[in-house]
Amino acid sequence: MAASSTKPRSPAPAPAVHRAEASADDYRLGWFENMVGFHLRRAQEAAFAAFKNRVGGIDIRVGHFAALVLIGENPGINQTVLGRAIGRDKSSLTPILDDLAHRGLVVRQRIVHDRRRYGLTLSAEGERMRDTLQEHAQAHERQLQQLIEPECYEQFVRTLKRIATILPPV
Amino acid sequence: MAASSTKPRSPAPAPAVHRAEASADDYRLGWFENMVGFHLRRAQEAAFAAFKNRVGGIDIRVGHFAALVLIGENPGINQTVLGRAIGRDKSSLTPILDDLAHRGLVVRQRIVHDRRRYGLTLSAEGERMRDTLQEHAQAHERQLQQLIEPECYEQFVRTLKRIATILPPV
DNA sequence: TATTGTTATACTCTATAACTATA
DNA sequence: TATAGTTATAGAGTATAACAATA
Repeated sequence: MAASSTKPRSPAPAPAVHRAEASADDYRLGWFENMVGFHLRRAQEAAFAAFKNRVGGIDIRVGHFAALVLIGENPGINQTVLGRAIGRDKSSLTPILDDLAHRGLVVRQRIVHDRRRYGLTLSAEGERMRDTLQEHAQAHERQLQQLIEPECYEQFVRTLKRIATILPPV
Repeated sequence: MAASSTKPRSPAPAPAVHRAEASADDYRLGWFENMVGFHLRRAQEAAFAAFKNRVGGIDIRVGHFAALVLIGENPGINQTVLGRAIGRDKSSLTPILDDLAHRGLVVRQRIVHDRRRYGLTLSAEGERMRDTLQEHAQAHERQLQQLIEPECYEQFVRTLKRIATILPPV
């Protein structure tokens, strides 16, 4: 999660992964106590922080990792579709892909019969990087799964998917 | 960064609530398919976007709403403890409380025997605002709950809490 | 005209560090 | 010295709109 390229870190401190601790029990959540939305947010933040800490030694970010995995899974995918898969606008992907391509992890290749698009694939080094990161992610995932009662795991993931996909935009 | 050109791009767009749609099923999630972390993130983003849309007509943000609820629940709480409750650094709360106080929703009162602290309470108007927002939040919550099988609800929330509180920082 | 990807730009959120004033 | 809150600042992350190239 360090900078994608070497960058002078002037007066700035190391951007440590931070998680504000709510250790002391000197407040009441009250109405939030059983709110799904509230705890969904807290859980996501905790999981995200834990993952960032885990891969903290590797100079790559979560969004970059997601791109590596999905390109590996969908070789030849273009940036617009990749954006949909990650849930980000295509313009947000440009700097990510720029970086990954610049580091030789991803290959962008113009598609012959539609020269507007790039087909994205992983280089051999990109595959190695993805594999390394996947090992970390797998360990992280095991850690998460330990917090879920085994008989509830399937249902838990299914519920998350349902929320992500069919929650109406209101 | 190089602002070499003279042509001004367009000025500020309206900060609309956006959710990139992943409608077309023209990609495979592959390895992410059953990852808790991945879907936790997507679910949280969807829920957050839905909530923002719901209260979109009211000039207040999620962090502000959280502050209102928690101050209402813990009258006299100070900013540092409030920050722990929300999971944010105290410095992040200063502008939020500035705004809420400026709008007459929250009252900051120096504590007599420790003049470093403020005791935070809701004004009558703050309570009204909180109540209005809570109605929206309650509707949002009902919507979320409809996506959870009723017999799994308790367990679902419990799991989220467990992830948020006892996930080791690695 | 529509689409892909890029660029310019702006904005939200949040943390860190240094600071003031208290304790 | 330690703590509560503020200020200044940095920077990650991401969107929107306009654009060029191509369809």
